[in-house]
Amino acid sequence: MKIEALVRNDVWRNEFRRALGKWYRVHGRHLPWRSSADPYRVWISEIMLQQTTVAAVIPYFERFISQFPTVHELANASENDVLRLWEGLGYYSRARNLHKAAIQIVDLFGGHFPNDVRILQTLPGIGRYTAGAIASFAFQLPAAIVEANTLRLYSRLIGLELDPRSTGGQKALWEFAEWLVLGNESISGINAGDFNQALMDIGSVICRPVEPDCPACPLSVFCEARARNLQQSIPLPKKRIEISQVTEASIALFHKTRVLLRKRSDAERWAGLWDFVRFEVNEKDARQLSIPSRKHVGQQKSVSKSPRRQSGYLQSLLAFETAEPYLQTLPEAWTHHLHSETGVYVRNAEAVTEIRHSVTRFRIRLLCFRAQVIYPPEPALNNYQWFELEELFSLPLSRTGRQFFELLQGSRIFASDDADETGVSRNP
DNA sequence: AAGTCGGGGGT
DNA sequence: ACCCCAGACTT
Repeated sequence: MKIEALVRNDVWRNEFRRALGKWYRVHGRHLPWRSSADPYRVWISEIMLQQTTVAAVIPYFERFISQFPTVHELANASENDVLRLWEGLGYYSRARNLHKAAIQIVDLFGGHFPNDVRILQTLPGIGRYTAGAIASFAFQLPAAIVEANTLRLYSRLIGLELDPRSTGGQKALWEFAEWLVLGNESISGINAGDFNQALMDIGSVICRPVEPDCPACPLSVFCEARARNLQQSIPLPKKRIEISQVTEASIALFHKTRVLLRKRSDAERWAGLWDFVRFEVNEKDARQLSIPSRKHVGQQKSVSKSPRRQSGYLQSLLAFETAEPYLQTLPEAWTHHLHSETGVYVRNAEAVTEIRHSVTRFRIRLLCFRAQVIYPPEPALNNYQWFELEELFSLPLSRTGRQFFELLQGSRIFASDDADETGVSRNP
């Protein structure tokens, strides 16, 4: 049935609602943020869940709520502390917008959440989906939602052959979603919030991207894709993006016991997070250096998957502490960059490790070094700042920054090297 | 309409 | 390798 015909078919809609409500009462998922309709908790969970899997969010949600139980604690927190709790979850602008929105909710709305989708969308980080989610989950208003799960489910239900991410596809999906949720309560037996949750659960558990479990689906008789056996080809896949290889260097500069960090600006990746000196390098310079690779250290292949690749970590630490030839002369281009960027000259550069990681469309080889500052001792160029190493426990770092820091913690070679001009002293 | 922004997990 | 994930925001 075409969507134009569908949105006028009240009989279809009522039967659909009954089937969905019946299924949800038995099969609905139990998730931490579903135990309460507190708009604050709904909001936190929805922001965390943007482009992030349920399993990844759960521990972050628990920690965040216990640290900031209400919007007031969040509004009064520092951005650093908010980002520190967000560290590892990614898309850090979410955390910064969350903090800004908390301040607005306190200042503009007296700490009370607006219960209107239009007003909700004026808050930073809240778009059409999140506004609908808060309105329906927290206030039981008949607001529509379209996100990853429902996008797939609705696309199949209406047999959408347009790209569901295109303007036209989005229009059709939102129109269908609005029609579906409007005035449903007395028929499905569940409120608008549970109604939307039920749709997401079906999308997540049954109407999966590949191999949807149509035989188990309470909505299969309502499904246009199923009727035409198109459930594998609807929705149209996203067009894949091209990956670029990049090589970067990250250098922990020490003066006595302190290390030099910079808070990354709004205009770059990891905005608001702190990082060591870091810059892109060319492949030719990188090839001349000998760097302990965490992947190739040691003989055993056994890398325990959980909880945090212990063997690989310990092995690289061991190799680092016992390695001799890792004292390096940095390429001239690097020392030049270091000086113009921070104002310092360095000595005793040592390769610490190589980290490989992916960020958005980049595949990055990160070469991590440590060096000592010889002149001048305390620069203050370009937003750089000196910290005791221990202070990094409470500063928000990127994932790779945290990994690097943990290696520096474990090695502590510079600890007693303050006035030693002859070279690196290694503690036995 | 297209690009940008993370990081983890699953296959 | 590749795909996916309770999207929002900028250009």
